[in-house]
Amino acid sequence: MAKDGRKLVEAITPMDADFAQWYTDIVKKAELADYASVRGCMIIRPYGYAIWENIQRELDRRFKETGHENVSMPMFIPESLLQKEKDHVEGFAPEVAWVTHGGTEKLAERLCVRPTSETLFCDHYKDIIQSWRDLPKLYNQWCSVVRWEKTTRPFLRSVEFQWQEGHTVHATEEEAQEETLRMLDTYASFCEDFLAIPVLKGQKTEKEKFAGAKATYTIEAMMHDGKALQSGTSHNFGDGFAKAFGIQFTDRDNQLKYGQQTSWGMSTRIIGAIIMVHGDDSGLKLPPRVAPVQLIIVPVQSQVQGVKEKAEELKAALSRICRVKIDESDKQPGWKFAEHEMRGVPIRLEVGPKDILKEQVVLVRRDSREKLFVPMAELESTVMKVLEDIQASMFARALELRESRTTTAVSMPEFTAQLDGRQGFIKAMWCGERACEEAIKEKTAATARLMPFDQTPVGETCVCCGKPAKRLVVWGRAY
RNA sequence: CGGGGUGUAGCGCAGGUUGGUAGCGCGCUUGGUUCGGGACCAAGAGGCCGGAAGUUCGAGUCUUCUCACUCCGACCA
Repeated sequence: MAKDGRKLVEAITPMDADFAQWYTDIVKKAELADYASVRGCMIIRPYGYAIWENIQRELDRRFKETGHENVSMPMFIPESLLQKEKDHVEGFAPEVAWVTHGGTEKLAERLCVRPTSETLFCDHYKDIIQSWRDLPKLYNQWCSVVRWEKTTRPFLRSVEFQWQEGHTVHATEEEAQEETLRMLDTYASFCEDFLAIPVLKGQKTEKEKFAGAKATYTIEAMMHDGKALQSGTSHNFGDGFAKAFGIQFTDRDNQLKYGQQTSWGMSTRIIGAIIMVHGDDSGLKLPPRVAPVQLIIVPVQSQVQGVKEKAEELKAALSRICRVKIDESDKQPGWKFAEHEMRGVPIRLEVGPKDILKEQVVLVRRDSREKLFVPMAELESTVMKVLEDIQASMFARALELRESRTTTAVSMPEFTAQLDGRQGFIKAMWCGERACEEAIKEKTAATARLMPFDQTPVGETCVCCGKPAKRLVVWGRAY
């Protein structure tokens, strides 16, 4: 046994001491990711990638349920193609990486490494869409993209990141809008049901919307330190890109019309959200549905006759209902307890000679650390119930945190005071003028996270200028 | 991109002001004893001190330049 608990305490910086360091510690100690030899790029390690695979599997299933198909586009975009849509190129040009040579030969036209693939999809769509019968086109791709970010952090912002990008074309504005909101809902319910992360849904302001979009919708989550993280976006492009790229079709009325487009994406950044919403000073805390290992069996006194065999037997039985592993390493039990807690495994099962005699096992919940003594006969049903309960209570806890850190402000002094105290979301009315949005950012470092769909007003005048308010906005400092 | 901090063994650090050929803890390997909240004993392995140039008989240490990480801002998933 250890002489003291010092090492445990040293392993992870406490959240309250330094949240940023706490985050980095978890990423490294839980072996989610590591730094690569290229600045700002990361290596997603097996445990982190297993989380991503679970996210992919579930999202992909939901995309296909709503009629989407997967494709694969090139990773290079010719400069001329990138430049076809004015706002889009202005938005992304500062952060694209360029390929100028093929082997030793200089290319006639340089190629950018995709920062996003709108232009590639559009270029393809213009060729394959002729008639209303060709619509809608509901494509998605899983890939990585490159944006030459200046400051980077694992998962939250890296030069290259994994994501999925959906790109669709529709015959009418109504259909495109419907699709945009459908996918926003898909993201929202995915976050809430699967990741136990409560999100706010709404629209971005003009200033914050995607380069080239008519409207951008977002889901925003609150991290444990009260800061916001944009967790998924869905854009309605209208016919802006279609006009720039010539995506036209003949409609039922024999009129030539432009396609109405959408795009939507979610990235590995969401793993950062899982860490920062659920984690604690002992490490990662994974919601059962996304956890690569849902239950870890720790045999105690495994040198004693029958313990290993019992552990194997339990694993076989539990494998039918959840993702289970046995820790058979020759570490001390106490070491294993701490290790799997740090890695966020939802349930630990301890089984030793005493348990075998009593025909029971010990279950310990990662979320509440509650210890349950469960008769072998009831194990499977109990595990299923506990997994569901952990999932639900993690969501409830995250929601409670967000609610407790969401306030309203009707004046700037009030706004500033609240943000300087306990950081969180602030609901405040806004006149709709960009000048006010910028003034608030200047004074408080808070940005307009979104204009929530729930527009229940908290006042009548703009929190900044005092003129009549047009919209309710949720403000916050963001990652 | 502006301002600060840090680069020495896998990880965390000492050594640096006073230049002399590298040390501690954890981890790792092997053997043994252990095992219900990060065990113990013994014997080992592992580093041209982020990189380059310079000063010097001699550089982890001094000078210059670079690169990376990190925090705080500005910009973005």
